[in-house]
Amino acid sequence: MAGEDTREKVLNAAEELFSEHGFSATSVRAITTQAGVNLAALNYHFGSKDAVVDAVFERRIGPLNRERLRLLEDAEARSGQEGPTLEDILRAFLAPAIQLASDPGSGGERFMKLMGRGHSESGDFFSKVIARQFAEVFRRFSRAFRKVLPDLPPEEYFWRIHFVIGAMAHTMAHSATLRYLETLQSEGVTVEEGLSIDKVTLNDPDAVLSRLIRFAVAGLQAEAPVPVEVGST
Amino acid sequence: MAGEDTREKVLNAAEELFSEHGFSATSVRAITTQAGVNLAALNYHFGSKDAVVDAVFERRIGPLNRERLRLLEDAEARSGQEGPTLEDILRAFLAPAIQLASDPGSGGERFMKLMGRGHSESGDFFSKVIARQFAEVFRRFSRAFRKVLPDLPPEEYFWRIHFVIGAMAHTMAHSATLRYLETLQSEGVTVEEGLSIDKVTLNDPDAVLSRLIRFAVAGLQAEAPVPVEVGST
DNA sequence: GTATAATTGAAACGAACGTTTGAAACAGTT
DNA sequence: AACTGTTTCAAACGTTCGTTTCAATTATAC
Repeated sequence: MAGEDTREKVLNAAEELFSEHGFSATSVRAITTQAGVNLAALNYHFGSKDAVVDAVFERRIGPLNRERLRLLEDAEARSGQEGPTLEDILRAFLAPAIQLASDPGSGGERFMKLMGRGHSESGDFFSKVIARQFAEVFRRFSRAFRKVLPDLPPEEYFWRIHFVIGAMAHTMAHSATLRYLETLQSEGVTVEEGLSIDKVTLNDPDAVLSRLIRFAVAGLQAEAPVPVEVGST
Repeated sequence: MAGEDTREKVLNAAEELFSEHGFSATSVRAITTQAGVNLAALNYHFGSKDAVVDAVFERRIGPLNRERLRLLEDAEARSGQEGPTLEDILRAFLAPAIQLASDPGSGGERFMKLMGRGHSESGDFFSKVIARQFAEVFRRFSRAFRKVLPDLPPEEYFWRIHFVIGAMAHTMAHSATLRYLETLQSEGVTVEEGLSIDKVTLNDPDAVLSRLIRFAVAGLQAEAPVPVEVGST
C-alpha cells in the first residue's frame, strides 16, 4: 500500500512535534507539513488528531512491554525454583525502557519524552489506552517483586515501586536532554565545584541502567519502617 | 486595590485548569469563566496568557524554595561542626515539596501537578524562569549532599540525586490522584491479590515523606559501583 | 485499456483561539 | 459635585484551529 508510507511519515512527525511542544500545542498543519504530506491525509488515514495521539503511543508501548515480559520470563526460567533476584526483576523492567529512551535510531528518545506528557496531558488517554497496555506488565512484575520482598508491608511496597517508577520516568524523560545542568551551566552557575558531568556517561544507556538498578535495589531493600500512626492529622 | 481580588481569582482558576488540562489546552475564556471575571480582565492585569503561566509558577516556587533553604540552615545550625545527616538534608529538601503537594488548602496540590508539566511543556519557561529560581537551592543542597556522601564518584552522585528528584517529582505529581491504581481498579484489574491501598495513607504527607526519605537514604547510600569502562560503544 | 477503488490535492468550512477596543462603572481626591 | 485614574464590561478583531469537501491523481483488478 502507498498509504503505509504516509501513515508512518505522519506518526514520525507527530512523535517528534508532540515531544517538543506537547499534544494540544502541536497543530495538524504542523504535523502534515513536517511529514511532507497533505493536510487532509491525517484525517483520511487516522480520522482525527486524537487518533494520531493514540497511534503514536501504541506504536511504541506494545513492543516495549512485550520485551519486558520476555526478559522477566527469561529470568524466571533461568532461576528455576527459587525465582529471579530483585536485580534481575528490576533489570527486566527497566532495561527495555532505558534502552528505548536512549536509542535515537528508533526515535525512541523522542517518544520517551512523551511518556512524561502522557502522565499529565490527555488524561483520558492515559486512563484508558495505556492502563490496558500496562495492566499485564503491572500484574506480572508486581507478583515477582512481591516474592523477593515478602517482608515489606503492602503499603510500603506500593510506595517503593512508585518511587522506582518515578526515578525511571524522570530518567527516561531527561537522560537525553539533561536540562538541569545544561541550563545551569549556560546560566554560568556551577552546581558544585569540580562536578563536571561526562557527556559520554550521560548517554550510555548501560551505565545509566546499572546505576538506576543499583539505586533501586538499595531503595527497595531498605529496612521496613516501624508502623506509623496515621489519621492523627 | 480591587484588582488584587481579580488577579488572585485568575491565578487560582488558571492553576487549577492548567493542572487538569495543560497550558495550551486551557483557554483564556475557560480561565476567566472559572474565575468569574471578565474575559478582558486577564489581558488587562497580566498582559497575555503566557504571563499568567509565569505568574502561576512564581507565586508558589519562591516560598517553596525559601522554606527548603530555611530547613537546611536549621539542620546545619542544629548539627554544629559535623554537619547534618543525609536524612536531615533529604528532609529539608523533600518536606516542603511533599507538604505543598499534599496541602489542598493552599491549592498546592494542584500546583504540584503543574511541576511535571513544567518539565515538558513550555520548555522556555523551565529553562529561564525556573532555573534561576532553583539555582540557589541546587547549589546549597548539592554542597550538603556532597559532604555526607564523600566517597561517591561525582557521576554516580549526580545520577543518584537525579533519581531522588525523579521519585519526588513523580510522587508530587501523582500522590493525590494515584492514577495507576485508581484506573486499574476501575478497569476491574487487580494489581496483586490482597494489595489494597489505604486511602488515608495515600494522602498523609508525613507518611509519604518518611517513606520517600527512607527510600532515598538507602538508594543514595548504596555501595559505589566498580568503575565501568565507558566509551566502548 | 477500461472500470474500480484507494489516495492525494487545493480550497473552504464553522468554531474557537488570544487579543484589542471603547464605552460604562467605580474609586478616590479636591 | 466635578474631576481623575482604575477597573469592568460587551462586542468585535484577525488568526488559527480541526475537519470536510470534492475534483484530480494514482494504484489495482479485470
